[in-house]
Amino acid sequence: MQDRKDIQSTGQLKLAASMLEKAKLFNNISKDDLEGLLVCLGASFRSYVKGQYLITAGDPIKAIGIVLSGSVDIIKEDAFGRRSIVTKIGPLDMFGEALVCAEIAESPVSVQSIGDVRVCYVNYNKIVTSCGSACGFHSRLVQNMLHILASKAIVFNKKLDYLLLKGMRERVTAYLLDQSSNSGSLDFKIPFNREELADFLAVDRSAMSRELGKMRKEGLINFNKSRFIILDGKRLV
Amino acid sequence: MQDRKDIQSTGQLKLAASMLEKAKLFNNISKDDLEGLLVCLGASFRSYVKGQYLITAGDPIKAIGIVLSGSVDIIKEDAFGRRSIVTKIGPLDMFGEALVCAEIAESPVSVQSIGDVRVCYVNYNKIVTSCGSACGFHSRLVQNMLHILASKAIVFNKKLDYLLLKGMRERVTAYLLDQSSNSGSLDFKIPFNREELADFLAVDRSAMSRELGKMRKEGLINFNKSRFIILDGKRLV
DNA sequence: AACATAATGTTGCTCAGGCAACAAAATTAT
DNA sequence: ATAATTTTGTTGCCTGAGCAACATTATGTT
Repeated sequence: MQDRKDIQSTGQLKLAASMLEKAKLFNNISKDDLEGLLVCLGASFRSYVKGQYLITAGDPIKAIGIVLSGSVDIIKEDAFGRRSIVTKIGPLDMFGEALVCAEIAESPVSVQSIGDVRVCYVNYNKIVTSCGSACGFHSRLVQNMLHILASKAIVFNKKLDYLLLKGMRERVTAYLLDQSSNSGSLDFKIPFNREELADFLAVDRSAMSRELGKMRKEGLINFNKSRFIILDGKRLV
Repeated sequence: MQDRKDIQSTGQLKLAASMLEKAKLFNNISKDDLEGLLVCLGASFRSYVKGQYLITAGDPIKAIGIVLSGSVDIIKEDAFGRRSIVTKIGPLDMFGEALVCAEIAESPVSVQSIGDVRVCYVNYNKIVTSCGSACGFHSRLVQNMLHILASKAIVFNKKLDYLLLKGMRERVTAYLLDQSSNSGSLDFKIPFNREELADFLAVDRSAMSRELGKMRKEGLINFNKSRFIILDGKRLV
């Protein structure tokens, strides 16, 4: 966060604008306008290598991050290192926006890069404060921001759904059915490996592995690596 | 939700305005201005008796609710009736705002009155859409809305904290320490009875009762009814 | 006061699943 | 190719906590 670099070349800016065009924050804002807007928002860019902490729990939060390439995990770690993945943030998703909007001084979560990651940081105050003549997009930005924040709350809600289920079988089933429904197919890939999935569902990896094995034996599902196939949706519910 | 009544008397409006003055949504808006603003937002009012469902999971969501008096629980119920309290909404708090902002058609949660409750409903579109001359508060409203939404996300995050803890003891301890810290005293009241607290922490009531008893025997805490005292904070952590 | 109803506490049984420790397979590095 | 490392699967043990059933204490109602 500290040694973030400011925009240097217009080339870099052009490139960023074309990538960010599809970001939800910039919904309904054209690529051409976006270049100027990025300058107005004080956009800066930074790269991280695999496994690096973008934010460590307790850090002050100054800016909103938008992932340009790669993915980061939002994670919680308790006093003695048990870690849980709150959610995974992929390209064009944002992180930190709830914290800055709610004026939370210290981050309650850590953010860690999964692979190599490139991030664009923008200044929250510049989003919500109109900057006068040149830049008439703030109303649009704020609308988008509202939508994004609300959607995040809904995602958290979804996560709560999983954690409120009492059993391993129920949690795994609920997750797989959701993934299937999201992908629109009974044959789908999940964005986690076993360890990560266990962290996400807040269960023990080996116990989960055991349960997945059982479910395969029962002919409910099939899987290999991160690809899953739901064989018997009826019995699964 | 259906037979909600519109504003009838200016007396009622005056009363509502004076109550709503302190609502976070109307932060930095004076009581005088608020009366007109409420009309502009299409405010309507409705009362509910104890235990009534304001919203049932699956209902369409049309408006944002602000609790005037009493409290409501936001609850999740799974297929076979296991219920969990997501959060409790007290006077001047809002509910439904994330759903309407994120344009979620069907509510994933139910809302139930705890005692008798009086609610003010306002129209989301009227909040974010500027209505021309008379009413210059939309920018202020939207700012407040951003802050509220973000804060809700943080609350959810806090709730996740509890559910991610693996043990009964840890969950109860974390909750009590938070409550103590919020109230700024080692001697505090919690907003739940035992059944509700168990629902909130997603644990079994009797098992929780057992654990609370143990903790009392160990001299860590004391309690009666909803009043708790932390006796030995050091050992508790 | 007497009764009904709700809230809280107690206890034994049972088992799901966390933990640990290891095996096998797959991926990456040398 | 070989070694090193990561990822995934397997298994036994043991305990924490869900469940059920009941006792006790508050609270509210007539």
